[in-house]
Amino acid sequence: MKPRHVTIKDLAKALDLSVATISRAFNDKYDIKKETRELILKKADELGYKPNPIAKKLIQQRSFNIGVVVPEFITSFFPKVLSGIQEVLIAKGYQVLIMETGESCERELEVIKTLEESMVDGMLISLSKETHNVDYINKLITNGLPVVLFNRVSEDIMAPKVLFDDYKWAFFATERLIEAGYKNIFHYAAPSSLSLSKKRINGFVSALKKHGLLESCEQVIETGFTIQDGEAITEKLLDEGKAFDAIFSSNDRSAIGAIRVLKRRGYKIPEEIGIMGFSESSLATVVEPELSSVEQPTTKMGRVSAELLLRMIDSETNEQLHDVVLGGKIHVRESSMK
Amino acid sequence: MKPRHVTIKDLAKALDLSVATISRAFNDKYDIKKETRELILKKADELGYKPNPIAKKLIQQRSFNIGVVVPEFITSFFPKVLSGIQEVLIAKGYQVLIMETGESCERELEVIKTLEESMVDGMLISLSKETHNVDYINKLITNGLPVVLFNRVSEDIMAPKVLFDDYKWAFFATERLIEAGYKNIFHYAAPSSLSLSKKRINGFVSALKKHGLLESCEQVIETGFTIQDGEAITEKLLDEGKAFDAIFSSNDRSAIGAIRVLKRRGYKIPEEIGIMGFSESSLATVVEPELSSVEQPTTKMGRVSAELLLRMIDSETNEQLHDVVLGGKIHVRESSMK
DNA sequence: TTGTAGGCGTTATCAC
DNA sequence: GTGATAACGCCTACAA
Repeated sequence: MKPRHVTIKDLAKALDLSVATISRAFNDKYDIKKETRELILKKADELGYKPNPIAKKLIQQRSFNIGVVVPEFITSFFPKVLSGIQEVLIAKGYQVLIMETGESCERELEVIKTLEESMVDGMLISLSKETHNVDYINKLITNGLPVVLFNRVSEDIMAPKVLFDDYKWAFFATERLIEAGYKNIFHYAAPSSLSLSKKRINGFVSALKKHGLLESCEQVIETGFTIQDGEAITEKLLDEGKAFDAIFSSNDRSAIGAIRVLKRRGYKIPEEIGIMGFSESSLATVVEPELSSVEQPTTKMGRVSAELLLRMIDSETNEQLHDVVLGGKIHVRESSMK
Repeated sequence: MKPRHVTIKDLAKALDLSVATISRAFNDKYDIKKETRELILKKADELGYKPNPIAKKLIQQRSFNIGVVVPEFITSFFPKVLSGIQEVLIAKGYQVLIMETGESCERELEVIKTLEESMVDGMLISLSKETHNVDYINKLITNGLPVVLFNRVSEDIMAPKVLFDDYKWAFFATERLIEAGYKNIFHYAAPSSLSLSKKRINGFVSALKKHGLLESCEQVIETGFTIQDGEAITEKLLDEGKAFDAIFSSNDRSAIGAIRVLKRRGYKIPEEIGIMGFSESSLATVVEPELSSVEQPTTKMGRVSAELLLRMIDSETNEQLHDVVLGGKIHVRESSMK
């Protein structure tokens, strides 16, 4: 049941004009008499003619497809970034092919190959947390495919990156806890395969050092992204009798896991233990006490990444574009107000 | 900086074969000697040749693009449905073009036109809450475009629909509250422009009637989707001195808004007032008390919708496909355990 | 200002 | 089994 589309020929026949003239009417860079143009446009509307984008792509040797690779869209982070990406790309006449890797590196390779076969004009990639081998992406880039990395990046990929200033905002967030009077702060770090993890750890450690509060390397603990991860690690720490009076988590969900366990065990938040999250999910204002968190500029990150990619696609030269580092905002809420 | 792609001609020249033979090697429905086939595939791999999907689409008169229209992807509901949609469509070699309407009917019309111009082979649509005029969609369907509606549907569109059994599960959810001992239950309904709103209202009302608990039509109150909407309406009810001992909300967020206001005003949940949400967002297990909610089969809804659409696309006949109604699951949590 | 014709990279229908 | 060749719908020199 395929709808039959009206073609340029149908229109030419209907108006007794050549296809060339019709084409010109739709691409106003050529000379064409105003009246014929209007006549054509009117008739086109009447017959429901629209230039076939596929034929156009074939002749222009461009797919006008942009591939976007994200780890997941279950948390609201990536969907928000996607909104920003779509906003600028669709406005410029591109189609956006969104692919989800489910945090798996095999799936990531698969979807990248699918996008490659779709002849995308460029890719926007946020790596999965498992990813360690980036050879294939580098090969594509070497072959001339414009690629921009965002959020989940790798230093091993030779592409411009759009990121949040994780170091700085982890530093700030930690300082907020220190200013509030917490002295023995632990950090729940993201999986170490992510470069943002290291940066947040560094920001955390620097802040502690600045205030002379770094006690041991045990204060940084790697954990996952889920509430369960946060619960598990918190229970482990408590069972081991670790002493801390604040947690700065790399992620709102694991922070919430911590809150749950602490409350269950009778600790008072924020009086005895302060909590600071990261990412500003919608959960932050729903938990009790409300969770302090670092807000990342999600939609903006999407917009900026898309704009950067468009610049790469349009530029004839091979000018190396610079990374873009975005700032955020800290929401101080009850969970860290000692 | 466009990468130049290897074409079928390059390969033909390199192997001193005709393009026809190359083409055959890649579409094994034709007769071709095994050895030449293997030779071609080997050389293709060597030169990095991949059939150009755009040319293929042009000649096959199919875009292999499917358009998906959703109101938003900020809450996790639609992203989860999208996962299901992508899963089946990508496996079948389709590209998925995802468009967001932001709950605006003008934007909805725009994105549908964009998809139409992209010559999608079919569309999966979930209407925005503002939508009232569906003429354009009906026109497309009349012209032969396969369309499947999901979740946010309209009876005025002549297309198969995939939905949740809102009536039944609203009925069940209300009965759970009644069974728990609540007697004066109010319903926060979704905007009346959505057909799911009416169905949930009917389910609610039927359950009350069955148990002889319907007092007045004031028990159904239309409200929005946000926490703020829930807060506002709850404050209004309390200020007006309305007496109720339970709220069944059409939406987790407005239920959470209700919880907040009630707690702020000193009501005990679930002892004095019981709350039941709808949609099973990730927020449900984070609020306190944890929110009872009706879980909808999100990913499955996506898969089923996509499969239905594929069947429409493949069917030569005009057989009218039937709507699919999916069941869910009620999570009874603290908020409704009197 | 408009028409003619070649070509974009495929597939498919003929011959051979 | 394989090779020409005409489509598919459009753009764009070049000619008129």
